[in-house]
Amino acid sequence: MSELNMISAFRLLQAADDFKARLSGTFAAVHGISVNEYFLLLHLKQAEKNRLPRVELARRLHVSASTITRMVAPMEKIGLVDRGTGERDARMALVVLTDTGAEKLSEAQATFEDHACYLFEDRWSESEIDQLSTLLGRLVSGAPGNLT
Amino acid sequence: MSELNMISAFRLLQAADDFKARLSGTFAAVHGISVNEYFLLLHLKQAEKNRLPRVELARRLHVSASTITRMVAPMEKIGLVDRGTGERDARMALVVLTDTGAEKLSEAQATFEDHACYLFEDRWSESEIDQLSTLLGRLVSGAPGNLT
DNA sequence: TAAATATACTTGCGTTCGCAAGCTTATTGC
DNA sequence: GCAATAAGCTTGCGAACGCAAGTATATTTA
Repeated sequence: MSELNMISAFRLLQAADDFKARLSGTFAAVHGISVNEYFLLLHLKQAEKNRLPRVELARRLHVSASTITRMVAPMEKIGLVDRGTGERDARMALVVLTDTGAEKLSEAQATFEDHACYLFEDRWSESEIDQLSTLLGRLVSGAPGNLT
Repeated sequence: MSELNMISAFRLLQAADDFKARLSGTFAAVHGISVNEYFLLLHLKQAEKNRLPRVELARRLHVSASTITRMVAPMEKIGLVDRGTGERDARMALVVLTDTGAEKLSEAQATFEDHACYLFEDRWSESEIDQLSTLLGRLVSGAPGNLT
């Protein structure tokens, strides 16, 4: 039944868009970072040795390589990330999470948690959230650099 | 359990972002429109008399009013939408879906359906998709201008 | 009724993004 | 080992966006 597929996809996009819009406002106001910058820090945090090449970040955030270059520059300036060199490949300019960046991420995580709780609050039982999480998990299981 | 809430929210954002990225590429290549333009047409299609004020479109698409102005201009030029005037409020410059726009939307719907089917294909049973759809439906039920 | 406020839309300006081109370094083929 | 190709990163340029200001119309208030 393809109609059901379409409705699911609509709701997926709309639910994510609404959530992201609310999140975006709070992040900008409270932490002074964008949602994408938050995810960038998060990917670094979960990466081996807290560092990733720019191309990999571009793939994971669904943005171009040039966007990563321009997104990282100011983050480097305020000390959230640092620039590392590839050990075996001198082309790579690795993005490295700093202690300051990890701290900023930690603060943002608290905000994210607030929003995530508010998203389900009240009307949702734990088993329902678990169901949703499991189903969504199957959608992202194949994605490169899965955050969960 | 807030950890579970966060994981669900992560997966929601990631699943939607992945899907949207794939959709975006096909829409641009096949139909020459963006995902946002597709949703704009869709909202018009489901609106009474196939027309909506620009402010309402801005709210639903989570973009600014100026973005709607600049997004609609080229769509008007190629005949996808038309400009209507509010009957009781002369400030409103309503965006009206044309027959050409409805046809373009219909073509895009087919593409969307393809992607939606591919998203769940194989590994998903109908009851699982139904579960996901129901759960996501509760997330968007409060949203203004719900598409489903 | 007249002034003050609010709403819908547009435009100017600065910022951000993707694409294409260029630079540097790795890898492949002969 | 050297030329040819590929991969990672940066930069120039045009397109798209949000914010703030401006215009026009509605609504509220005195």
